[in-house]
Amino acid sequence: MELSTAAYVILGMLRLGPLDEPRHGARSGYDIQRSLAVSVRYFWNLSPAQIYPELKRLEQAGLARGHPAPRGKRKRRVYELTPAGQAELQAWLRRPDPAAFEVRDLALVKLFFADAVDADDARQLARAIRLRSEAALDELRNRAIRGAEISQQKGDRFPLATGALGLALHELLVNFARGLEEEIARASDSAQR
Amino acid sequence: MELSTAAYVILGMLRLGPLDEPRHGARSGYDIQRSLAVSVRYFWNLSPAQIYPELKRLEQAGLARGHPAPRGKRKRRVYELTPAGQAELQAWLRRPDPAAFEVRDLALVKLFFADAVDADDARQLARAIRLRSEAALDELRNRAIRGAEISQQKGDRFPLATGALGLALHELLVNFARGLEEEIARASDSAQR
DNA sequence: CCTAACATGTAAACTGTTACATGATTCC
DNA sequence: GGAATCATGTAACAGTTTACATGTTAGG
Repeated sequence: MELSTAAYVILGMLRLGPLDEPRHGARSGYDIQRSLAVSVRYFWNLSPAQIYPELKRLEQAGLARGHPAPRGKRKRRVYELTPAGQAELQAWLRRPDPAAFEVRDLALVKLFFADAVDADDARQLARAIRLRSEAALDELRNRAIRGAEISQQKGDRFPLATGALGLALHELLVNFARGLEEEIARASDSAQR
Repeated sequence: MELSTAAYVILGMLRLGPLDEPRHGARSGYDIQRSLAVSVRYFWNLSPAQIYPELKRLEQAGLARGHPAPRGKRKRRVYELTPAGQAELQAWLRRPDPAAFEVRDLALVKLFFADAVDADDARQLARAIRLRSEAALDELRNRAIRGAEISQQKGDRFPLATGALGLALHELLVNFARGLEEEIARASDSAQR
């Protein structure tokens, strides 16, 4: 059985259950969106247009079970893992398939080419990277880490571990950019005299 | 004038010139592929299928100039920046458009979900991340850093700076994964007694 | 009452990769 | 002679995002 990455991510989120409730269990497509937005999306993002059709496919494949669960008059459908879904998730986690660590960042591309502009403009590029990661740190602390702490209380430790990696990554970027800003300022200063 | 990201990456590479020659200047699509593979591809990758059509478009837009430059009977076309191309590159570098730092990595996704499997399997996931980054460090040192040092001799300092960031990133990943492996081993040890 | 967030989706567009095709040259 | 690399591309496919459509409910 070969599933898309989106399918495995959704299986994993179904297993974790809603972040803001103290028990594991069923969740809607929207719940999954919200949880992704403060956790896995830092390593793999899914759009709503991928989530809803995939939930249906998982249900048809017998890996998830859906129930109608309207809130008031608003229709809503919640899903939970089946034993087959749990087994499929575990098989995927244990399967050693090659995975690349890929970064996609235009700001770093610009920095790579920064010799084409003068020192002031280059410093702005480094500064933009620093400001962005400082904002990311704020957001991570307020959202990803809080959610992961709740998961940990439910016995899931790895969300917090990966959250810590996110923090460390952006701290590294802040320090890198700050160092570069200072170096550029020093170099253009000494070039001026 | 609105160009694709691929276009700007190619303009930037045209400006840098071939890595292995001591002067700036014209380069073929293949040269660009090779240089990308040891530099910008760590932040933004392009496939050959994007490079060749884009070079033609850049030529038609007057941003690059192409000349036939066959090697023996093998046909080949080299390109160089026009003044308009240089200006467009600089305008892009100075334009403060929002850029996200995006990571895509299935291994980290698996780690996030690692509570679904037992300690041994979870440790394997951390180990896979460590081994992969150790290999990446080797490759970066042997290829990206060497190329960046040549660029620096030609007066371009930022390729080396971004190369250093790549090293720091993977060193962080190695340390993170190693710490996690030890923690998992300790935890499952103490759970066993 | 109005706005923001909740909630579920679909169609079309876009981006990007894979696989393939072709042929020359260099190195073992 | 055969393999690897040089060199240039195209067509088909896969993956993803954007924009839209639709209606509900809670809060100011």
